[in-house]
Amino acid sequence: MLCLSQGVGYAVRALACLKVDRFAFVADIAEQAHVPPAYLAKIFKKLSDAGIIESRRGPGGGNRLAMSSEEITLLDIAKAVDGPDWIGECLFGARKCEGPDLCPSHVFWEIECKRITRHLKATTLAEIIRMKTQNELVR
Amino acid sequence: MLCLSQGVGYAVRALACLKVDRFAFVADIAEQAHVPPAYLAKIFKKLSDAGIIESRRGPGGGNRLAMSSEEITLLDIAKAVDGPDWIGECLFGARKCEGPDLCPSHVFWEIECKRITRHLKATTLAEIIRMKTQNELVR
DNA sequence: ACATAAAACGACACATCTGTCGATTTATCG
DNA sequence: CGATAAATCGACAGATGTGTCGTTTTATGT
Repeated sequence: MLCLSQGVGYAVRALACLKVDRFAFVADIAEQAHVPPAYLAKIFKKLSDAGIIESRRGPGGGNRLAMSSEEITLLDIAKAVDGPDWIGECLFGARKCEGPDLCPSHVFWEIECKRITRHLKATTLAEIIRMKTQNELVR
Repeated sequence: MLCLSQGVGYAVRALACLKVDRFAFVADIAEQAHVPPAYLAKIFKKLSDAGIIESRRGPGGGNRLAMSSEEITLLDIAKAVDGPDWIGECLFGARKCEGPDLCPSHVFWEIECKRITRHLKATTLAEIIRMKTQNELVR
């Protein structure tokens, strides 16, 4: 299907519940973000490997943002969770699009990819958190 | 991954080898379009169900376009092969995007979906065939 | 009626994504 | 050192997309 993986959405929601200055448990974040706990643990491992969060084991451990939410973009999160091939080179699912020969939408998709990438790069976790708290205040 | 299924790409390539006035075998088209034959048979079934091609069994049978290539759009093909949910309602893989509450890219993705849909609707199979024959002439 | 030719069908295999579970490792604290 | 607490790891299970194979159905021509 034409979209990012479910895991990226989970990651964004979960990261929006994390802080820089406090370690939180996977289980607690999972509950707040409405994400399956055991699955979130796997996603947090990827985010940890990517340097987006810091995970610490043992008592007093947990997970926290490894940097300010202003510095974390949706693009960083998408890459960390879905890997380097998070966006298809070809709109039609081909691993390797052979230009105008095979793909009728090569130029179109190239421009689209840039647009989508630009959007994901321009949107930071901080903005997501602001939108979230704003929505909570309205209620 | 952020793209249509491989099957849609297969379908476009295969359809570009079909004619309105002549029945062709799955095996032959598969070879011309470089698509796994048994898999193409499944895709042709979907295209047949969608009324894009006409499949006839028995000797003298085969597959042909059910209408002019001018009338078949990439959108028709995508819908036929990937089903009604070919494009994700939410960029982040959620089945049901709950607006600004959860999804930070709701408005952005809504506009993108329209743009992509418009492109797929505007591009006909006839254009794909023209591009193909043009490329063959260059060689 | 019969042989033949084509798609249609069902079962299976493999990869990836999603999701769960129990055991293991690592760190802290008493 | 030992108990405890947290992430980490590995195995497994289900769904879907991709792909193969053998059999069945359907239509044609002799």
